[in-house]
Amino acid sequence: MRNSTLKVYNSLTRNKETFKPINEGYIGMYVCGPTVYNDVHLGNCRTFVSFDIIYRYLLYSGYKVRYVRNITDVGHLLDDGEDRILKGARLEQLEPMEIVQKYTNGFHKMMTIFNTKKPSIEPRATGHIIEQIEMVQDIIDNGYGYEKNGSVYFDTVKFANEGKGYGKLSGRVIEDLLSETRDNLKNQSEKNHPSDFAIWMKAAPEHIMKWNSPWSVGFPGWHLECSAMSTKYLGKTFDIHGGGNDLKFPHHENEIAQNMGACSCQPANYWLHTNMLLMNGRKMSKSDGNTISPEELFTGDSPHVTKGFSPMAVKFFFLQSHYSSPNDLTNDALIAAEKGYKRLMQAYKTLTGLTTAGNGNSLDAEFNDMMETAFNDMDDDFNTPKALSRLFELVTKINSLKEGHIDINQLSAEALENLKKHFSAFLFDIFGLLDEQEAGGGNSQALNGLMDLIIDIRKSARENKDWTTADKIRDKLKELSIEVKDGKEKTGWIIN
RNA sequence: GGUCGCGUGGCCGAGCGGCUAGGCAGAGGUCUGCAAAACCUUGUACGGCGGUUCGAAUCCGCCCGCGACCUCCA
Repeated sequence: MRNSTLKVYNSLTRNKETFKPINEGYIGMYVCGPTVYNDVHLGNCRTFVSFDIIYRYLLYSGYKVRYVRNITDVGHLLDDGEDRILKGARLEQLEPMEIVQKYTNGFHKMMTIFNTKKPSIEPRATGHIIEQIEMVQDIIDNGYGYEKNGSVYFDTVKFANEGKGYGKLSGRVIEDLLSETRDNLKNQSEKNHPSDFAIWMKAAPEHIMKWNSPWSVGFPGWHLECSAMSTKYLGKTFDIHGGGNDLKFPHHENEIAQNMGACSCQPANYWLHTNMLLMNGRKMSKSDGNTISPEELFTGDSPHVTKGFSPMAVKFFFLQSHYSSPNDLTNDALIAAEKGYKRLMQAYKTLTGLTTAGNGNSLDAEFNDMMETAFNDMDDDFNTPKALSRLFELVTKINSLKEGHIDINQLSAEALENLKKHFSAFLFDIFGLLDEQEAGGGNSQALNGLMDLIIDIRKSARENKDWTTADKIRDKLKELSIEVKDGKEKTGWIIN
């Protein structure tokens, strides 16, 4: 366990706070997962990659983490009131559960492509109808819910008037909400007040996904599933709740209200919100064409990019910005990220090949400090861009060691091992990057042997000043996307 | 209109009262058969206008621009 202080920005208090888990050494973390009615959006990928890195860093720091990320498969309605899942089913002429399965599979595949760790528990809303019905009953019993024609609504006015803090997370002021009453009186509504929200909805006869309940045959409100499932798996109050900042209101605000209404307890001590992914400075929007899917990004099949970018290049691009800042996706930025990613991975390979006679240790402190600083950056609200900048300072040092500009023998064997260990931990354990050259190479055993042979032949040619042969080998390899790099000592190669 | 947040060099993006962020691109150099890679050196900055302060990209006010959200039934 790293004995350092972790600080996180808490959306609830709008302050960076020292993180203290409820139970020392253990962390409960809930993140709102996707509604599986469509292919996963690139912006969602950024959010889940961000929380994956948070999860990984907490694990690396020595915590036992229970990471719960749900699958929303019912209740998330569209503006027109249609259930997103049912709309998907209607459009594709599939069973609702086929839609759910299809897009859950797609989501999982994408999470694997981005090399994220699986959550500890991935509960589905439809698998927790009973828990949700029980929670609705608790809310009614405590006086915060009322039934109208088979639907049940949460009484936000009563909740707010008791000073329970409705609107605290999102900055909404209940007085403002109350003042809107007059404008809304003309609307036909079962709700006592416009800011009230449904926690159970009576289903229309033709509605497919519906369950029996004390109030009607119906289905749970969208916000309820997260309250019910986080309570079930993490307890009434747990440590971290995460999600995209577009969920702050109403979803997270209502979640807090539901938990408070059901058991008078705050669901989470720390609320973490990721910011939006933009493209070319504007929000991604299907309606005006300013959007790109992960697949299009990988293949380059989009007018917004000049070429395809590998998943790890994209992930590296995400890492270069803080999770709570907006991130602007542009072709130029992706090209820059791709090159940066390759340089980082190449430096790691260089590092693994370094050895030291270890007869000095004057560099030990400097290298250890640089590595330590990177960890401190992660402790400061998971500042991946800052940590990355530290890693790149080390990249320069590593290359200087290789080139002999810095005397590696001034680094003790222990310090070098330490550097290798921690650099690797950062790249693979914490950031969850993959070496795509290795992964893509597949049968790297044979490939490496083959390349050794080819480079040896070229070396002989060069020694004989047979530049024609040497350049032919180099050019042919380049056509195969293999780049030869002549170093001082020996010749290396990478697959581009 | 309301709530929350953002505007940093050619591009992306950290920093958030005094100290070089970093990546990519650019310039000069080292190395090299040539090239690439690598290494060294280096320029360019904090939307605008005021204010607070010994000192502001960093705090405050106003303005301009941008983003998210503003709750099924609406």
